[in-house]
Amino acid sequence: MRPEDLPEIRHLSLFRDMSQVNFNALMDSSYAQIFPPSLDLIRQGDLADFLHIVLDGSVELYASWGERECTMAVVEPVSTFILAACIRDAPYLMSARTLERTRIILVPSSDLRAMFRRDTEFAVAVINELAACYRSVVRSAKALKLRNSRERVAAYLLRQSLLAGGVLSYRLPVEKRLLASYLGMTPENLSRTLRALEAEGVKIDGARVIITDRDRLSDLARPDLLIDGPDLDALGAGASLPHARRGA
Amino acid sequence: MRPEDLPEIRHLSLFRDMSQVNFNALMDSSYAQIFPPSLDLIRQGDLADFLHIVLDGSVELYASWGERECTMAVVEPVSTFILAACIRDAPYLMSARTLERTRIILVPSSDLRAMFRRDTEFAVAVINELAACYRSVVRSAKALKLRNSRERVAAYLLRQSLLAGGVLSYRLPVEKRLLASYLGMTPENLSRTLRALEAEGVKIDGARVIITDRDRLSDLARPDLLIDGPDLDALGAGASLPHARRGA
DNA sequence: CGAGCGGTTGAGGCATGTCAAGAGTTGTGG
DNA sequence: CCACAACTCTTGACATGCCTCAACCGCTCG
Repeated sequence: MRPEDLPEIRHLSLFRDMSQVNFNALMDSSYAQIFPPSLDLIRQGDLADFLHIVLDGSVELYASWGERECTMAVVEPVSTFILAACIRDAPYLMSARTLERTRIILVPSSDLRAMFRRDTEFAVAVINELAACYRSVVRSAKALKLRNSRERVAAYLLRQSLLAGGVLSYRLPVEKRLLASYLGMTPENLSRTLRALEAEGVKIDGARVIITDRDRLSDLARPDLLIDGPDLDALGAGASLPHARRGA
Repeated sequence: MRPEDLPEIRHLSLFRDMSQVNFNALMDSSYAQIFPPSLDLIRQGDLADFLHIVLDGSVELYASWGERECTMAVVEPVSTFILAACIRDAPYLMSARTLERTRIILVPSSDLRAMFRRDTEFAVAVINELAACYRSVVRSAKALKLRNSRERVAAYLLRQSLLAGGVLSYRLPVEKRLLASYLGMTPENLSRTLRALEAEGVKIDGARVIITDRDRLSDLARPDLLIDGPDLDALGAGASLPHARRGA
């Protein structure tokens, strides 16, 4: 592992408050690795051996059932994923693959489990991280059950605009095909919905999003703090805010 | 609080391993209360003041957005809910209402947060509980995105049969209207789907479920350990297994 | 250059939601 | 105790949201 990576990891909320000695010990048993794009890192059902920390690149978490498959989240630097499976020493519920060339730190899950028994601050950090992750999935489940696809798309577009600092124009952080899966719809349906939304205050040009009437779009999306934020945990959230917490 | 309740709470995985002194301290600051049916206990958006423990009765967790509303989970004795919100000292993401006359223990969330800094075993228990809750919601999100409503209903019916000990006949633990909302469909659609499933190995008579051809039903539902269990956290799971962990 | 892939668009079909009506059940108050 | 209201559940008719299949464009990359 490169020494210059350590400070970045250390700044993660998960590791920020633990003692330096314990942090070093944890990092000593860990190692970094670089993966090419589209590589499967984790297959759902496998046992959780390592906590993963994304340093560079991005990782898609997806789930499959029979032939069907859907994107659950995208993890961007610098953040961790599959913490929960590591803690419970249980099989992964989701698979993971790189979306691009990606550098990842692997922390053995047994060391992780031993560590939060030794370091209270770390245990508290894990508790906070897990609680945040839990709330994130609940939000996502609420969005799926309470909003139709049009409203989900509109809310996503608005949210991305806010995350980018309230700008009226930005580029989609992921491919539309993946976004469609994340939002629980087919690529065709997303394409059509984006087209239809041009009458509702937003213009789409390739990956470029231009919000032409924020109020109008808001009327449709009816953004809600208890679904859309303010926590930073949805797809693409980490792009603009370094050190944002992400799914696990 | 009745003294005879304490052992039952003490046996919850959340409190099982903490020191007796600390358990007593936590219980001293808590109190029990009895609520009539259909009473709103928690409104989403409110600040999380208390961890709730259901001793008797049952509680529905639901979410709303504008006029729309959906059931997220049902909590049955003896288990806790809204742990995550307490820990993050954040607004509830879900509302809660009693389904019947229900006895509940209220643990002040500030005491809770103080306690896991003092008691490592309790911290570890909280970590495990949260990780389990997280995984439970992920399963539920997977079911929603990967299965259609027919498959969800079939999987639910099979799962309930297993939870009841593999019996071929049992009664639905909740009203169909609520079940429909939990499964992400309308009551009308659930009614029709149950009817249609009679050609697929299950007979429905009121609240009574009779599985006539388990294999056939399994072929349709294709139950999956990474969606349907083996953790006990879905709707109605607690009914047959005392001390099962439930949503938070 | 040609294959492969992402994205778009159209046509058509199925799944699911909406609205409405009626049967059965439960709970309540006179 | 009965009558009524309210509610669940069911069923039918209908509307529509979303998916499927297919074709096509443009781009990228071997």
